[in-house]
Amino acid sequence: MEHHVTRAAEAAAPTSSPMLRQTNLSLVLRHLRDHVSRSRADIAEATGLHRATVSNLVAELLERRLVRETGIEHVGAIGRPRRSVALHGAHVGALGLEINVDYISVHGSDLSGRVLVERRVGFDTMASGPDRSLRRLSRVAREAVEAMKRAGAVPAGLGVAVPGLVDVARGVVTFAPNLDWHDLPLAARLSTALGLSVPVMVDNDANLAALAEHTAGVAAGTPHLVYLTGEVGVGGGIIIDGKLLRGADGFSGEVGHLPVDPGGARCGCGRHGCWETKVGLAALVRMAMPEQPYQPVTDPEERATEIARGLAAGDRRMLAAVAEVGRWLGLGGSIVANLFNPRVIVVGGYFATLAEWLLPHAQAELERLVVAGPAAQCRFTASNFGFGAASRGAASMVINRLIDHPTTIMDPIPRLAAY
Amino acid sequence: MEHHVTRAAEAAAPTSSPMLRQTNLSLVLRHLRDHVSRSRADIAEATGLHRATVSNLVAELLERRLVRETGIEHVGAIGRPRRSVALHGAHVGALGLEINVDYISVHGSDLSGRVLVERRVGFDTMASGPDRSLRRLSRVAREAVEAMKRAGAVPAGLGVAVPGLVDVARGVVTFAPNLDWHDLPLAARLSTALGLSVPVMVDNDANLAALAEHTAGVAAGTPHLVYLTGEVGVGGGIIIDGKLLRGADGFSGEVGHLPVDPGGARCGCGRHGCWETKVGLAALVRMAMPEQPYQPVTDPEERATEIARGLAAGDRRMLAAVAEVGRWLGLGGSIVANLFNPRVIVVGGYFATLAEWLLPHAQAELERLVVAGPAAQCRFTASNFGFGAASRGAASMVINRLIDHPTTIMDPIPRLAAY
DNA sequence: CCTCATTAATTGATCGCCGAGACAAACGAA
DNA sequence: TTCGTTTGTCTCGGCGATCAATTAATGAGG
Repeated sequence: MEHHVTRAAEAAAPTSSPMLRQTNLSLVLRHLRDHVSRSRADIAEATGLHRATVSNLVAELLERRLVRETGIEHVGAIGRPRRSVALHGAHVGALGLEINVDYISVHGSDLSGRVLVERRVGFDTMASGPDRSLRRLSRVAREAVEAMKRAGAVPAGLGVAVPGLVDVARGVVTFAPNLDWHDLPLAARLSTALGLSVPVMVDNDANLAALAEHTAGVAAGTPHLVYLTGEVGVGGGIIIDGKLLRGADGFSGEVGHLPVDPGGARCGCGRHGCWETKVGLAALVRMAMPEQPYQPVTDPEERATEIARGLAAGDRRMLAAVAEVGRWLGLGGSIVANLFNPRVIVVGGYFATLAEWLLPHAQAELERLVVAGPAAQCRFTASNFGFGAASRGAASMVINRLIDHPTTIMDPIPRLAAY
Repeated sequence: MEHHVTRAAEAAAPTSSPMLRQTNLSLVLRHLRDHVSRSRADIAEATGLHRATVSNLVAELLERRLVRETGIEHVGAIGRPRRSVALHGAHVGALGLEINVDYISVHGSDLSGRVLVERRVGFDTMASGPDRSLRRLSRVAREAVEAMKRAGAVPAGLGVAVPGLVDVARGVVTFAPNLDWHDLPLAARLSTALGLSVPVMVDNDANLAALAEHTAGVAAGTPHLVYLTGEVGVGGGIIIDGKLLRGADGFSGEVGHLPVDPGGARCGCGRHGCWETKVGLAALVRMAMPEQPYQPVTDPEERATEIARGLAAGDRRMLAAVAEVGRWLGLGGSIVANLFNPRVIVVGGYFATLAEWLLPHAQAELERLVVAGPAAQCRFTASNFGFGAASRGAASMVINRLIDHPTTIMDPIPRLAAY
């Protein structure tokens, strides 16, 4: 069994004619992803390629069944009516998994974004240990693959989101404290367990959630954004110029333990005044409902909705607690905004659940602390993917790979004779 | 007079054959910049291009006089000896300027990095106002251009470093508090004043200092680095994947006013506990020599060397002050390291002057606070460009543009018949 | 001293891709 | 029905990279 562990992206600067071809195929695919359905002439104008070239490229994409003609547009305009094309690829799928502290989440879609599988199962990862967790994850993945095949789509890749430090190039989870995983070669083991001959890619959950928001979420198309996970811990995913920021060792976006209050309370990590101790779910629960201390096993989503009910009912102590957390959220957000200058900061997890009450305070504090002032337009926005953003982003990662390397992945060309 | 104000980088996705050609020319040039002198065969192997292709590309670069043959290497090895080529371009120059609070700095070099002009003149920018400052800047630039021409190099572009927020795409200084400049169209006005038909590029001083370190400094070749200016204020320049991070509005890297101590002293910006109030030169002077309060007009370099003398002599109060500043430097550095995960943090300005005493404390604090621990290898390093890093980076920016667009800039091909 | 093996660089042939312009197709307007 | 307009296809030429063969320049060995 050959392992298809994806190596580093290695920018693939087009040096030869075939590479140029691939770049242009990608260019057309990307345009179709971002604009749903356009005619060849539209694509030509938008990309700067010649009409003949676009026709040629689209023809190849049609043959590869990555694109389909959606019909003839009778808009009543003068001239020959345009024949629109759109992403097709109903036969190719992308599977995204997320394994987290207390659940495993799956998201499967085809190339055009149609959702084929969506599922979330409870699972106590830490208590199960790496081996049992891997078996469970494999089973969930296998079931999802079967379901996708039944829907007519064969997965072209598998993405996995993990809450921890990931060596993306080798597909190894270096350290995931909340899962108690150390140096686990997740990509290789999952690839073996599934027996699939498709690439397996692993990345940090916040990174992938950011990717999901960038691809299809509230910040779709925004080239500069930061995503913040809001659970017991707080993680960050950063997108710069439309690409994920990974840093020298793949450890970028570690916002949870930013020292925001050196004289503050002791954090679980041993340091003092970490941002998590101010804006983590445990901190909010401690302030908002001190009589009910936070239990690690509790589902964060459940706890968040409980607090939301209290807030809606006008509980003064809860409102004060949320205002306090909101201010700290804004302070941390200002750090991020001053360093990265993103257009939006998308907040997920419990931040999204309580956005209505949290974000006004956070936004005000952010604007007070951003150096560039109103010139740097940065706003907090709540994700509406809820707790499923990471698995969605894992699927997006697969689709991106497909779009960036349409030939390498879809070779050999499906023979039309078979139909 | 046509204004050559450089627009946004616009990634130049190579879509056509000429673009492919340009990409490969750049590829060869970049390799020669990074490896001084290699044979065609070496270049072919390193770039993955075919030997014949490299020969062809090198031939064109020779004709354009961007490259020269350095001679035949008789290394005693078997086989035909290699004929090395290296960057030449002695006839093309790059001019970098920096205008700061109390000086104007110039750095002129040719394509191969040979320094042709290096100069620093005192100038009180704030007191002079924008118009007189521009006239002074133009005169310095004009003199430098003349000096370069005498040395046989015609500037192919002009880069300007400014301590403030810069709209890079339009070449406008949005806001430079320390110069009291607002919305000044620096590129256009300088272009007019000089009457040169070459591009004028403007960027933030910390950005360009970072670029200088990345191109030729202590962090040469490191694709992920952060530069910190150490003066009265503290600025940051960030390089990700070998490229400058500019953010959505060009306001990234604003580290000076990171809120590191919400309960701390009031900063000049009106907020409390900004990083500058902990590690700015004024803060150090206040702690190290309280009987001699910091004067804004004093040359920072002079003050720094004064303190260095005291430290070398073992002044206990100064040592304690530097230790305190070093710890805060490490704390702020950990924020940067946790978010960007750079390989090195290069410190300039007075941080570099006092590196010997500052950095050990900073490094220890950094390592204590970085989440990824030893897995994320990030170390503080002192710049050895001193206070001239930004102008050097401005020149690098011009050279980078030349290397990235060898045809567009050097057209038409210099006729050999003219010699 | 001459030949051979070895590595470097060039030359000519070939293939692949994009771009230009002619051409066919499919409409609305008059 | 004819004309103008827009869309898409087709063919050809140009350009650029690869490939194979050739020339160039050396050291090793008999």
